[in-house]
Amino acid sequence: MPETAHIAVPIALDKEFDYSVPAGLKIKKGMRVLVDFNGRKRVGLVVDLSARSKFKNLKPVIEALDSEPSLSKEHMQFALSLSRMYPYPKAEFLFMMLPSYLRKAKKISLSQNLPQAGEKEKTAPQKNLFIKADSFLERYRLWKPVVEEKLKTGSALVCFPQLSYLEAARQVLEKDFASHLKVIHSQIKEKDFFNTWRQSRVNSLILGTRVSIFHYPYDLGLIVVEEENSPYYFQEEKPYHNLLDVAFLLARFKDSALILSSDFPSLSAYKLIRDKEMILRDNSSPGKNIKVIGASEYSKKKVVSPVLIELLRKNIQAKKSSVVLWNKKGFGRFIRCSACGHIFKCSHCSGFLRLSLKSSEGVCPYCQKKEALPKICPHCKKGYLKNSGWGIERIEGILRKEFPEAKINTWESRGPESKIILSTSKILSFLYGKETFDSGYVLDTDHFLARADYEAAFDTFLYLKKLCFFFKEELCVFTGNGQYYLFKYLNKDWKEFYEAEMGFREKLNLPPFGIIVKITLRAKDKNNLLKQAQYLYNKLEEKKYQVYGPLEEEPFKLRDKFRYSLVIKAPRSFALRKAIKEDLKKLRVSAQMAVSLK
DNA sequence: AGCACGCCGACT
DNA sequence: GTCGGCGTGCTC
Repeated sequence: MPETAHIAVPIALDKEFDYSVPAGLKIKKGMRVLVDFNGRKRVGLVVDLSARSKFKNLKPVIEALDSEPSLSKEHMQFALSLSRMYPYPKAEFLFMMLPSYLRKAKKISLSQNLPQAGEKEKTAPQKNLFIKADSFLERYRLWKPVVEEKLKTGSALVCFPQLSYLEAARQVLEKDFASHLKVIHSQIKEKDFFNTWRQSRVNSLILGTRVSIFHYPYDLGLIVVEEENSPYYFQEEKPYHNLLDVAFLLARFKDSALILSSDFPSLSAYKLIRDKEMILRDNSSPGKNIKVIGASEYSKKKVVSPVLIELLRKNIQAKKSSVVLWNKKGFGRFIRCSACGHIFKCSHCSGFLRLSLKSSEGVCPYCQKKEALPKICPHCKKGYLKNSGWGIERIEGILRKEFPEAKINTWESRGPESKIILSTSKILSFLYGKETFDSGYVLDTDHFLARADYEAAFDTFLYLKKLCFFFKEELCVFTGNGQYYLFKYLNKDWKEFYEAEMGFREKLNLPPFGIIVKITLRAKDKNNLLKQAQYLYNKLEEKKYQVYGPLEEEPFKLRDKFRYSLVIKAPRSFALRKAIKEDLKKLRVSAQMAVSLK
């Protein structure tokens, strides 16, 4: 007769706590219980039961919150594996698998019982598949038969990177799978989420965002990750994780088929394809050529260049539609004194204030705080304040003046009659294939490339290639760096760029070859923070890690706290990952373990 | 992660 | 004097 329950509580502690089980209280593994933890009532999860405990004076379990287990033994093993992969405790992952409704001390009665987790039949491990095709509709056509097949005996889960994308896809899938379809994402209200969760434990087709992977059905037979290359699959909050890591792990746990699907693979996925660990089914088209307009043809200083004006004029005359792409919202980007050139900064962050056209106040892009602005510059006491910098609305204004007769719209206000449409990269969150335009003009390619990290070139490649699908005639990109290696590969077979990128990543031991661990330190006192960052740098170097930094984070100051980061570069090894985790724990820092697959 | 305890500096 | 900052340690 078990008298001790080993209980996980949702705190950042890699530990379970023992509680005594009062006589008569029915408790099973996987049940939620109410316990007194450190003087407060908390929901805990029974991870194990035994006759005795190493500890004396155990507190008793207050009550059982479930009549049957909420989580299975498999969930426990899954959470354990996740906690080994990431520097976060098992308990945190376990609680992620519970709908938030069950993370609270809600008693669940017998009538609300879940369908029990039957042992899933063991099947042969399946080869993972990568489906490469231009549009969602085309890819869906390719993976739909697999979903149909799997629903005969079990469930399928399809993940989407963003809600807008999920909603668009749902409209398509509803026609084919109405009776099986369930939608899971974090915007759903707690009670509705719980109800959907209960109803989707078996024989369901779940469409979900990143969180849905933690709410997989018991009889899962297929995982599809749509738009596999999306950065949204990496959660930049605790517990940091990458959906692709989790999907691979889950597929192995469940012997499920795994399909990654997108227009272009991420580099991690490409490595798996190259290493023959995944099969590539390439149904993509060679794609149209992207026209590169270099510095010799337009002045770098001019955002709206004469070349662009001429191209747009030609399109208007031919009654064709053009999309002008500029990835910065609003009208201006900063506020500057007309006389001395002083730029107004947020008093809590290192960001430039932006002029709010509605309230004529300065707004910080990082903390969103508003600040009243003086009429005259307080520095030189002469100049007036000027709304400067290029946001997409300023470009819109210039084009309106240039083409008063043409119908010019923002992406939101576009219609079939629009001749010039101004858009940020949000055009990409709409399903390609439903709407196309004649020509596109990317004015800020250099801003994408200027990002000071190793992924800038690859991300820019994906951005331009994705954009390309929206245009029937041409996509033109303006750049002052026409010699940059990215442009050499833009119109060649996609694999050539991938191979070039892989070569340089391998040489420098960057992902997907090595792993990168980023540690961000924050404090109000800049000098003290720098000292601490340098101290940590030395400590890590003593432990023979390859460390870089301290580097200033962007923004350097956020909500009154300065931020420095250290980066550890290490070979892709499970043991090393664990060692880093342990060392960081000893040094009392929590880190972000970034980018990995498998 | 919270939260309590305890040691130092600054200030109604 | 004491209020409150945050370093340290503990949770069955």
